[in-house]
Amino acid sequence: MARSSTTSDVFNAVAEARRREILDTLSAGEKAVGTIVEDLAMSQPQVSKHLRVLSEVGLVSCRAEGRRRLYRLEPARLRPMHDWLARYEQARDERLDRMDDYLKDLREKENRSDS
Amino acid sequence: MARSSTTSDVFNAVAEARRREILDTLSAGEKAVGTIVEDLAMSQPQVSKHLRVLSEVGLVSCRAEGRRRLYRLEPARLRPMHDWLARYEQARDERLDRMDDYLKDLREKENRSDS
DNA sequence: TTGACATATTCCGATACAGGAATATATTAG
DNA sequence: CTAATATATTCCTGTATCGGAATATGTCAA
Repeated sequence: MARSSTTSDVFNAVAEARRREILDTLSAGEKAVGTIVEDLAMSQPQVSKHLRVLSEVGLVSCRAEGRRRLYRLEPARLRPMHDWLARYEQARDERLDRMDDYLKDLREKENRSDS
Repeated sequence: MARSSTTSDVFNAVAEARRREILDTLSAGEKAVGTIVEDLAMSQPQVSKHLRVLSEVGLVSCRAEGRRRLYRLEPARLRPMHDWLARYEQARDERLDRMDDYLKDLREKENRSDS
């Protein structure tokens, strides 16, 4: 086996820097494939392939306009990542809280020894 | 080439579900390798290998205690992911704002036609 | 020192990915 | 209908994994 399939979950889809670049450029708004190719200086097939992966996990949606295909960001699909990360944000905050308590204790001890 | 090295950035390190499980179990506090092996029912070499990857991107730190090695979560290293995600949180909020504006407009038009 | 325990590393096979090149499939224009 | 444009797909190669098994390293205990 290798890494779990890139098409199966958002974490893997976003792990690739090129795909993050595509999402970044789409955050400015809907764009055609050719526009992304120009903006990011990637080959057209690569862009199409990455868009396919992003599409399969729902991070982008697509709409046809003539012979163009306009891709749009679906930020709501980042929610699993956000939720997962949120737990660690809290862990970080708790550590900061503990640090606060520690500093407070230090100050109180100082005050007691001062008086 | 394949995907950019898993050892080089946090996004790739976290893309693997097994490694997220390890981080999850470490969020309860410092744990020895053997404890992780029991808790997650993974093989000891796999745990050690995943810990190595996590260690190389700084997501965990290690401290020796006798013949044990205690690993600890370093949640601050998730910051790059958090920062990247934050931009999309804003995009989502902006979409909600636009929705708000749209609904406000609707109400105002209704009010004008009512009077 | 010898042996038991805890962890890390190496070797292996299978898989799956990225990226390039070539090609296929629309869709519009003339 | 034919050519041109826009995008998607397929074929290929090299490489980077993951996971298992075996082994190496390190540390304590008697």
